[in-house]
Order: sequence, then C-alpha cells, then structure tokens
Amino acid sequence: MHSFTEENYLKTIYYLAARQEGEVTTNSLAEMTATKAASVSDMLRKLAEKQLIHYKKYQGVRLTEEGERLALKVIRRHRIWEVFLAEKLGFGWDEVHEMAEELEHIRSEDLVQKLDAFLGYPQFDPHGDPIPSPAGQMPTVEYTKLSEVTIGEEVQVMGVLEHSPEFLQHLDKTGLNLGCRVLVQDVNAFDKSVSVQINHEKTLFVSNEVARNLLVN
Amino acid sequence: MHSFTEENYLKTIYYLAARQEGEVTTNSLAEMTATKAASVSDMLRKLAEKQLIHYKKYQGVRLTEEGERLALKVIRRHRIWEVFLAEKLGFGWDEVHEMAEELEHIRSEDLVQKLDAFLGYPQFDPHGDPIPSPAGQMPTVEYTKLSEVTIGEEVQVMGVLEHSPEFLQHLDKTGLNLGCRVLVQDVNAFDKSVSVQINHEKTLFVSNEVARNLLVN
DNA sequence: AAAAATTTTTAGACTCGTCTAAATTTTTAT
DNA sequence: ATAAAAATTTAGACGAGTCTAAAAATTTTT
Ligand SMILES: [Mn+2]
Ligand SMILES: [Mn+2]
Ligand SMILES: [Mn+2]
Ligand SMILES: [Mn+2]
Repeated sequence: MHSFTEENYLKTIYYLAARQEGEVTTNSLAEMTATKAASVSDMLRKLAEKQLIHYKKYQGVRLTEEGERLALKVIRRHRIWEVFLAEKLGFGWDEVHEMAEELEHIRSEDLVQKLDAFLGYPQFDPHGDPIPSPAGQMPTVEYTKLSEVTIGEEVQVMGVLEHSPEFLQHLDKTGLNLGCRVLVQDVNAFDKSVSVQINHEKTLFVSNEVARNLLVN
Repeated sequence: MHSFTEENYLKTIYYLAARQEGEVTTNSLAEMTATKAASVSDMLRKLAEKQLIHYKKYQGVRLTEEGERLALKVIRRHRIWEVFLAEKLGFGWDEVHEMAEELEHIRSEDLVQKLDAFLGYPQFDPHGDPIPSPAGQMPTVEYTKLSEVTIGEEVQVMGVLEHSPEFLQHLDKTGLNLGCRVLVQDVNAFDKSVSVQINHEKTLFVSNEVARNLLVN
C-alpha cells in the first residue's frame, strides 16, 4: 500500500497541476508540503519508481494515470469527511479542513462508501468544491470569480478559492456564506473593490482581494 | 505530542495490566503489538523517559497516572468511533474494530467531543465495553461469564471477552447478540458445554469455549 | 555567448520504529 | 547451590522521511 506521505505528495501534485500550466516544480511542492526541495527530490524519485508520476530530472513532474487515480481517491475522502464534519457534527467550514487532512488517510473502501451513503451522496464539500466520483472522475464546474462579474448582475456564492480559516471566518463575519445571492452594484475603478447587495438586504463593500477568491455563478 | 506508536503501546499496556495481576512483561507486549521483544525494550525506555510508565529493567512495566490518562483517552476515542461505525454507518460489530484502530489516533479534542454528542453520549461500545468518561475514568462493570451462570438462571448478553471477527460472526450466526436473553437449561458435566434457550424461543448448545467469552447479566 | 542567479539534485547525517544476533539478568529445574 | 532455560536488554543495522551543505543543471541577465 501507499504511505500517508506518498498520498499527500500525490494530492499536492494534483492541486498544483490543476492551478498551473505544464509541469509541477520541485520548489512549489516543497513550499506546499512545508518541506525542503531536497526532500521533495528524494520523494519524486521514489514516486517515479512506483510509476505514480512522470519525472525527468530538472524537468518537473506530472501524475501518471495511476497517480491521478490515487490523488483523486484521497481528495474524494477528504471532501466527504469535510461534509460529515460540517453537516453532521456542526463544525464550521473554517474548521473542517485540518481534521479532514488526517481523516483522508483512513484506508477503507467500505468506510468512505458507507459514509458517502450516510451523507446522501453529496456533490460538493463545505467549500463548494466538487467531490470526485467513486470511479475517480473530478466533476467539472464552471464558476466565475466575483471580481469578474459585471455591474448589475446577480449571482450566487458557489465556492472559495482561498481556504484559510482567516478568510472563511471573514466571510462568516460579513455574511457571505455559500449559496447567498449577491447583486453587484458598483465596481471602484481605482482599487477594484466591489459594492454588493446580499440577499436583497444589506449592502457591503468587498475588497478586490476578497472578490478574487469568491467563486460565483 | 505523542506518536501513533506511543499511543498504541500505552493502550496495550493498559489492556494487559487490566487482565493480569502485577506488572506487564516485555514479552506479552511484544506478542500483543506483533513486534519483537527488542523493539519493545527500546520503546519502554523512551516511554519511561517521558514519564508515561514506571519501568525498572527486567522488572516489567506499569502506567503512570499521566500514561493511564492518555491510554484511556485513546480507548475512549476507539470505542466512540466504533459506536459511530456500527450505529450510523451500519457496520457489523465484527467489522468496526479494525477501522477504529486507525480512527482512534485522529487528534482533536473537539472532534471526539462533537462525535460523542452526535451519538447521544453512548455508555457502551458495540461489544458491550464501557466508554471512559471525557475526564478519563473507566466505568466499572460487573459482568459474569456465561460459563459461570448456574442452571435455571436467566441472564442477558452484555458483552464479549473475545473480539475476533470469527468469534463475533459465530455469535451472529447463532443469534447470540448483545442484549438477548439467555436461560441456562443445562450444563454438560463432561465438556462444560451449556444448553441455553434464547429469548424464550429456540434452544441451542454453546461450547464452554464460547460460554467463557460471553459476558452476561 | 558568458556570467550570474536560480532551481534542482546529490551527499551525508539524523530521528523513529523496527529487526537480528549477542550479551545479560532472572527464573526454573536438578 | 549450580546449571540450564527463559526473559530481557544491548549492539548494530536498516528503511522511511526529513534536514543542511555542496554540486550540478537550467534559466536569466548582461
Ligand atoms: Mn480541505
Ligand atoms: Mn474543502
Ligand atoms: Mn475495538
Ligand atoms: Mn470494542
């Protein structure tokens, strides 16, 4: 079987590949996994030996089919556990990620299958991220950043790009929860901050920094 | 913090101490943890340094107060997760232990607290074992082995001493579930096997081997 | 096209938890 | 009370995963 650590590397490679063009670099992996480049190099050699990644020295890295299958399995487990923690145990969306980081490594096909059923086969996690299918397919979603919505449009908050507890708590505080309706009233030409009306009620200002990390549709 | 491995040693020492008199031996720990005596010796030295056990070379081992507190925390988590797996996800009592062996190491006070609440503060796990309190107290239970019940008495199945899937599946097959009523009709003088009536319905024969591992009252 | 800067890999070391083989201590048997 | 047997500890090694420092390759700058 595969170690905890290997699973984390595969997952991280998947995420970095999804957000960039081309191969994933050693340095970006080191930063993301909070290790040093030397450690990453070592691990890449091992993962390549196990045929989980395509790897040519100095040329960056890409998941093989098998590697991607495994990465998606881990991501599926992570997101299903996040749903459980939020829906059933009442944790906030700012709290679930850390625990899911551990729970995602519990290895039992049966467990994740039964948990999925218990939760009613959810399609999205508490952050609006889609849950990969049992077969290992990542659903495609077409969201826009709030920062790119034109004045006058009304959209719905569907997810976040930034997952830090600080950001999520900030959203909680301002009432920008998943599913809430947002009418874009104005965009400041100078700092690109956005003036929005939420759920046809209160109006508030959203910085461009925040707007760029809010996914809507 | 403490590693998975350390938690497992502490838990194992607790169990062995509960079932024997006096100090726990290196060899019994080696057998229980499926390692070699040499590895156990090494780990005992480390645990003693951390003040989690009382340890004198060649003289066996005993948990300190802090060590017992930690052991009971792990056992509490294990049993609460077993309840979740059985009650909420529908796993059989023969399946839950293995998964709980992994889940018990997820470290979050909050998680086990919320899970406990979600389950309605259960007192016993699916095998009838009592769940230690959040403060780290192991409830005392006074059960008798079915093999020691006198003819004519009616008792209730409250737990098991043997936790192997094979044994539990055997009980499932014969209908000897937790909570069922058992009337002892006869005890065979030769092999100590027991003739019992279950729930005032069917009669069946229980070997002494099985009767010794069934807790009743 | 060289030189400088950056990125990546290699070399060598460390911790954790494990092992086998050998040494030591304790227990049991004679 | 010795000798033999059993239990336990120590010595030395290993794999996984990490680190720092140094070497090598690649990219950027001049
Ligand atoms: Mn997450
Ligand atoms: Mn998420
Ligand atoms: Mn168990
Ligand atoms: Mn149990």
